[in-house]
Amino acid sequence: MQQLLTHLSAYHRLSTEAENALQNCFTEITLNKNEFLLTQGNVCRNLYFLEKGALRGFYNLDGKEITHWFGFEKDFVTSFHSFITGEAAVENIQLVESCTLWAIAKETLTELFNQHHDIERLVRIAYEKYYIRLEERYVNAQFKSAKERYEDLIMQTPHILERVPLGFIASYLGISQETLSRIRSKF
Amino acid sequence: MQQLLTHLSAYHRLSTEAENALQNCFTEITLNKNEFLLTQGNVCRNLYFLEKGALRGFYNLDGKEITHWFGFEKDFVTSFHSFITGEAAVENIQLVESCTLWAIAKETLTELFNQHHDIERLVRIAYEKYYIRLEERYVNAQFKSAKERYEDLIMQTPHILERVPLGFIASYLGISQETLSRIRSKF
DNA sequence: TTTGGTTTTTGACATAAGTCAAAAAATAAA
DNA sequence: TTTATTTTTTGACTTATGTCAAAAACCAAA
Repeated sequence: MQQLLTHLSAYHRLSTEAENALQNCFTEITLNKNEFLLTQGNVCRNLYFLEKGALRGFYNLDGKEITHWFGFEKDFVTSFHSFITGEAAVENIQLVESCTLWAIAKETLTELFNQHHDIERLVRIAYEKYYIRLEERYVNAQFKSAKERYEDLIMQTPHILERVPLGFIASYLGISQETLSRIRSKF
Repeated sequence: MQQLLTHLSAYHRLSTEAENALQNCFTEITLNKNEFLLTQGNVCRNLYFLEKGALRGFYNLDGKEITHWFGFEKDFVTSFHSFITGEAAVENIQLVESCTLWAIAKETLTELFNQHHDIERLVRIAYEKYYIRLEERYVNAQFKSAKERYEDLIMQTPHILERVPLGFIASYLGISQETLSRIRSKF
């Protein structure tokens, strides 16, 4: 819990009242490797803070699993589209390692927004951060070669290689596992 | 101005006081085709609402212009990375058609957030919408073929073809102009 | 250890998309 | 109109990446 509060304060410093209110609204969850936090077709009603562990978001296309994001320590995770719109998720969230998470329901968060302007501010600022992070990922995906995307990845998150199977990483980079293997052999 | 207020109310219904405060904070700007709203190396200190016209964001890479987004009527436009972080922009924003815009400075917006919780809520909700829109673009960029990306584009924004040169569209789709031409000939 | 299963790499070939150059078509200017 | 300029298309060839199949390496028990 303390890690969560510390991390939140990096986005925006909360009042003591807001911080206390927040504490009571998060529920601790622990799940084991390979378990699912969300499966496609269900509405994702929670936002999660990932305290420890690793997980991935993936969807099924032509019988293949497309991993399109990873979550690690200190990340907020959810199926954003489903969480925001209330529609059924097209993606699955599966644990790559056993995880400790803190969950908050969407209605609870909405209630907190109504009571504490500064919590809504914190989330607004968090969205800004996540937006520009995604924007960068988008530009990389669209305009860089497979090799460059791999190099960027290991620069930014070198630990990923020890924690995630290469097949997931290849999918995340938008390339086949064989191509990733060939890139690595020349690296 | 009325169009702006109407559009904003689609995100979140504001109180009369908040709406009045907002009105005084936007400045109208008109610019002609090919003029620049922002050039690389400068900090983008404004958020713009595009009332009429079309524009593009592009950056230079290996002597080529990479168009990575377009703005049309009712879009909020800025160099998000620069606007949010306060760092110099790596991108340029250039008009593809003559435009009518409404501008608000970042400090003014921050001041509005402090005075009106519901304006910050509106922006938080706008970020959510823009986030999931970008997420979809990301998945398309990474995991769909050039042909599929083109088909998706003309489904979603068919008017784009009459308003934007094909060279810009090819760049936006992450393909060469020749490849786009060939896709179109078989369409 | 040995066994069985999963993950990763390698090889041969297929396909999508890029590049460069030139032609054709569309637009703007005189 | 005619001419000049820009935009779009076409052709020939190259390169990056994908696919399928098999081999090799790695891991997790028994």
